[in-house]
Amino acid sequence: MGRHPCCTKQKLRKGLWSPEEDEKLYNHIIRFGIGCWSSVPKQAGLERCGKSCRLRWINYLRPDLKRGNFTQQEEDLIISLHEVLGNRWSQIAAQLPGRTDNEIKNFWNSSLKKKLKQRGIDPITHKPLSETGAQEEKPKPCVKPIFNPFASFEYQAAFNPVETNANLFHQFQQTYRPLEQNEFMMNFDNSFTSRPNSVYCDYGEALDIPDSCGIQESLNDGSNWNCNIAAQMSSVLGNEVLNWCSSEIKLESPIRTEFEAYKKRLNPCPGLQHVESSEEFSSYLTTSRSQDLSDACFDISRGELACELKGNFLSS
DNA sequence: AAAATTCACAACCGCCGGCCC
DNA sequence: TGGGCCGGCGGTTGTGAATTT
Repeated sequence: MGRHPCCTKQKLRKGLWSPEEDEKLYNHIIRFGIGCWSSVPKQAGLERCGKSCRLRWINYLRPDLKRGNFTQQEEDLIISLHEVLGNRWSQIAAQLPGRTDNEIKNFWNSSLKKKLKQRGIDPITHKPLSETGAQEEKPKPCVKPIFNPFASFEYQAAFNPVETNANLFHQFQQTYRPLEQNEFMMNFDNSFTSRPNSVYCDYGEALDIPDSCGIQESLNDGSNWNCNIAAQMSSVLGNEVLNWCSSEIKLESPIRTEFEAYKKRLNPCPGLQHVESSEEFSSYLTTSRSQDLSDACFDISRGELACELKGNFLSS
């Protein structure tokens, strides 16, 4: 097994990414999609190794990332999944759309581990510390009541995916909610119409995003690139809120069936696709730690991007 | 107010398995 | 079949912000 040539090269940049680098990488991926990561730096004009580019895209620039704090539901889900899967962060991340394995790993190491210890639970075995023989940390006095994630799982000998996915289902209910009055949907001809009433649209049924666009290939968390691309688009295009569907969101079958039924109930218009609020992407742009990816950073113009999307995603 | 410490998280490192030639 | 390349993954480190002393 040879080492990555990129790792042995000396002149490549390391450390935090600058806004300029982000811009280059972002624009490159948006324009050309993801092909061979090792060739991305050269093509995008970056002095980084392909691996670094891949990581930056997956963990930070990807438009379908959910930003902000973990919700209580996500927290519970991570703890439950960790009990079953251990440190298999990528598999855990696959159950949390919009979250990366790195993000979950960091959250676990910096926060959840501590929380569990304070509750007298061994974060490795998920058993009471008294049982495992480990030193139990004295719980600090807390002002806020502590939510016990195990309350609903204690009775289960093993992890129950149906039960856990109920949380996810709730999230999807939120995602697949009917559009609000001031929201817009995108028509097949790329025009926009506001929503007079709660009609669902579902591009996911009509559009089969081809693998050849290359973008989905690198996503290891099962989430769909097109899921929030519209949110990202709307950020670029203005304030129009586009809702897109991720028709391939991976759900365990029991919940998927329920989800499909739910979708059907809400979707009398199967040729059109649900739209997601742009809030998440907007907030991620503004809460970026190492940089502020304002819309102005990126040179994809409104018309250009619409064209890109038409070309890349509408062709099959 | 400044220094020290803690925390959160972005990024890197190195191993592994799959694929291709 | 074996070597080289690549992407995926989990562990670890580095860095800047926040908090404490």
